[in-house]
Amino acid sequence: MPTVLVVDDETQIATIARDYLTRAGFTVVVAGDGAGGLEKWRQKRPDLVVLDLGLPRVDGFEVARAIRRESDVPIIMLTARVDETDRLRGFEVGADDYVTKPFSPRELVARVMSVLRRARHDPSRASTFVVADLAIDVARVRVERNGVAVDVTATEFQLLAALARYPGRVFTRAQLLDAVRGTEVESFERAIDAHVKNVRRKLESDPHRPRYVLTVYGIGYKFAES
Amino acid sequence: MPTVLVVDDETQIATIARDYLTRAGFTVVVAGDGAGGLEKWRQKRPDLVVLDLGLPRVDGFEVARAIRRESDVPIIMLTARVDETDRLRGFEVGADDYVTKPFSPRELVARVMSVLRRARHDPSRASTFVVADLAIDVARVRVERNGVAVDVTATEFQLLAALARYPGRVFTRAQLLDAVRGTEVESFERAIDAHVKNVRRKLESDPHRPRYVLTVYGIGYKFAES
DNA sequence: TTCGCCCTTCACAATCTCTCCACAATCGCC
DNA sequence: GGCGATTGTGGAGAGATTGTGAAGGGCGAA
Repeated sequence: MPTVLVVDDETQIATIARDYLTRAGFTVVVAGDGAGGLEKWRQKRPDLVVLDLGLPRVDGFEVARAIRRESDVPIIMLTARVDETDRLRGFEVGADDYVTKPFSPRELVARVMSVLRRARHDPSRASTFVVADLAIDVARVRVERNGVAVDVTATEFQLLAALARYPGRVFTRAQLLDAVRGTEVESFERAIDAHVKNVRRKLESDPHRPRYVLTVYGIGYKFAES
Repeated sequence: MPTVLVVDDETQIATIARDYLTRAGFTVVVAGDGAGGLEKWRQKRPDLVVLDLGLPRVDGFEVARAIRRESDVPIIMLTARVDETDRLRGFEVGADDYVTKPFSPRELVARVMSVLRRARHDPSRASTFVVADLAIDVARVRVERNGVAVDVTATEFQLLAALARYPGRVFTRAQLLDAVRGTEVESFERAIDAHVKNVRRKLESDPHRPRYVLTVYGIGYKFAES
């Protein structure tokens, strides 16, 4: 079940969108302004973003551009205007689809599903997300630090990607084993420690003072926040 | 059956075009303005675009330029004027053919077929793509290395084409089986290894140090980047 | 039918990783 | 500061993954 982030300052519209999307089986996160949207985006890493153009202070274009700097996540724009230039600007920024207000909730749900389907089947879509000074490209199974490729194994990559996808969130070793090996295989939890060791050795300038993968004593590991 | 996108704000003309093209065996998508045209273009990735020059707000030239930034798809311009400058501007933008209104529907169909035929046989067109020193012709199922044809089987070709279309992207054996066999047939994933072996034997100067099809240990294969 | 090509599968060797161990270092709590 | 619990770490063997030659069988052409 994919997660959708809805960014709209009109509570009524946001609520309707949330209700319908939730009923359609999505996990929905709502933000009321641009800054909050960006924050939620970083926290939750949703699979799709519904973005109102007419946000107060930081407008939708700004938010879209900021998101595009870090990810190629599908974006659907909401606009009250029927202005053509808005639509074109939106596509320039990299929006995937448009819905003009007022819209029927069903239409929104339909667009969301359609865009998600398209995105899933489009291998030309970029698949990189950026955290700290790392660029993590899931499709290429590649990590770059400040533009320099770092050579990691498949397991190390999956571990790093799982952590870096949600900076600040703490994962237990069991969760990380799941992410790395799939839920079926069970093995020694401290195997994760060994992988963390290797990731640090390859990634950190000073492995004894890690900047990316941090230890949470008594629980597990997390990726450093912003 | 190729897909044709018709962009025209005059519903009557668009409808006639759709009817005739559909009857000629094409799948037809219609848009009523420039922004909608771009949107549909991104959604459907048609094989050809019929574009009215005199669109309201965002004119045909703009749309053509936007499309050309992303693709080499054949474009046929519709124009009410017989003005030479328009035709010249159109060709500058990269239009493939011109039809002046009023036109007979049969003429439009004829032009569409002609342009498609030309495009199919034009090796500079998207049917062939070049990666590293390989030229891969999807329409003819042919591979050339430095201009010299390399004899590969259909399966080997599909495998190579699937990988080479997105250099650097890592594919699992399951994905490659899909690309080669279609999603239904399931078989031993290591059959892919055998095909990789054969592709390397035929393509690589030194099969033990492959330059094109590279192994990604623990995941699958990728085509070498840049 | 026979022939030839191609795809699949098998088996074994070569290679690369992951896991696990043992001990050292560190942390948190009293 | 002391002590038990938790984590860091180097290294080695087990285990998984891939390379590869060869055999079997399906399918279309002659």
